Amino acid sequence: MNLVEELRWRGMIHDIMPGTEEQLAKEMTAAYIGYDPTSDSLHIGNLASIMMLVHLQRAGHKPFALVGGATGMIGDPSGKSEERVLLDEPTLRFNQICIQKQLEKFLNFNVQPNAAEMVNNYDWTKDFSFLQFLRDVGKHLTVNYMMAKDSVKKRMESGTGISFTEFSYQLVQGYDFCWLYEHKNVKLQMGGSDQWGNIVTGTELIRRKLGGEAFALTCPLITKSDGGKFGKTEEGNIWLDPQKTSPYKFYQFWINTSDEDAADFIRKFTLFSKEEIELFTKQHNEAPHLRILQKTLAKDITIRVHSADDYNAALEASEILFGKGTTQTLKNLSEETLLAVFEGVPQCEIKENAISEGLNIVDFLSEKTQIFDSKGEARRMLKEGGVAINKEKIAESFLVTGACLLKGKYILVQKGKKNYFLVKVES
RNA sequence: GGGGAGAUACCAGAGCGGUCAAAUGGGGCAGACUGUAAAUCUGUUGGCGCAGCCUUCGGAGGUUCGAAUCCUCCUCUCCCCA
Repeated sequence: MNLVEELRWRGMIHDIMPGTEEQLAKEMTAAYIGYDPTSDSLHIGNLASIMMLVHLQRAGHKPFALVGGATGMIGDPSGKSEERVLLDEPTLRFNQICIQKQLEKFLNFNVQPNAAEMVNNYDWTKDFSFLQFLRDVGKHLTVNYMMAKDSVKKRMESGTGISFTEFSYQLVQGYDFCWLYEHKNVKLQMGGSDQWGNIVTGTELIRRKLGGEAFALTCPLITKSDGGKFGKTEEGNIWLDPQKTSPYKFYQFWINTSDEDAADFIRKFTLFSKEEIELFTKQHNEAPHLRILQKTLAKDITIRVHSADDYNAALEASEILFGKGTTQTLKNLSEETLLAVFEGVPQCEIKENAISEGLNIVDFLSEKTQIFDSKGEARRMLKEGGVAINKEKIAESFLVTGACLLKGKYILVQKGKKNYFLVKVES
């Protein structure tokens, strides 16, 4: 199966420039995707495009991961309704290093002849003078052309307008493609569908400036069946950085996807073959309560993004928290397991003397541990039966005492069905 | 430059002198049902010492026993004419 066919059945093609498939069939083709260092970690929204590079390499082509040290300094107007605040340079450089490290995990940099390469557009942009840029790059495209781009048009129509800086973004990105075409023989740029306009500016620039032919391929924006934004939870993005999103939370995110989404995500985010996925889907439909799709999906991604150990820990924690575990099994856990299992669970601390005489549950949940923002909220949820201590539902009259402690110093608080907190009691 | 409309809780959007902590819808959260799913139903959605009190309706003043509601000024947004 060739790359385009592969991506197509996975639902990962949104737009493809005519001739792209022929180019890929003709020879080993180098392609790139860019990542701007707008944050110190990639999030799962970036995962789809990373997978495109992975598929590319598996199909025998050569992937380039570009870190946007330069473009990140400008700000991409695509999909943004308002001008963005510029990040300062130390932050950008720091983010750039973090993102680079994360990208390295997914690609093979040693296989010949199509080893992956990492490039940074800052390298070929930093010494490019403004005047030179205007003469060498700006001259090839009309402002009319640039203004016709959706990303620009939208901002021109909105009240907020667009700065010259962000307006120029497509030129900088377009030039990247041009540079890579010229120096690295990169003939294809891929990315999310929101990047189509920028990518086409690149192919256009290559055509006019170098007389060359280059191609574009984008994948659709990942969506959820219920219309919600993919990859966001109440607490924010799901990050690839385990410091920002613990492997446990990461695993939980995938486990919680709906049936409909799981069938879609497993195609896009794992490397299972068509036959395997069809089998999983069949098994899932026969016994939906086993949630084979979610489990397979969560396992595969967690292992690939984090590690097998992280997966096992997340799985164990999940089984204790969501399985048939009772207060008794909790009490029987060794302190070591307890801590290991709850590593990814939010934790807070409380002084032992606060509970020695019995502490009102409302104060415990709000003032002392901040598990709830206010006492009113804590009371409300207690009334609704949404709070459990050590897996036992409790009422508003409950008193927190030494008898609640696991291993003499831990209390497991459950807010609603899925949110756990580990409270450490310090003497 | 002239004329008009508006700014209300997370969002949308009622309220137009007391009965307004503010209708309704969406979203969020929780409960039931389940499969840690979806759909559905129910409850809840400013704070607190919670049958009471405190702080909220763009900002600052004022009228009034009493204002989200009336007046003045300010800030911002939108629309129409030039």
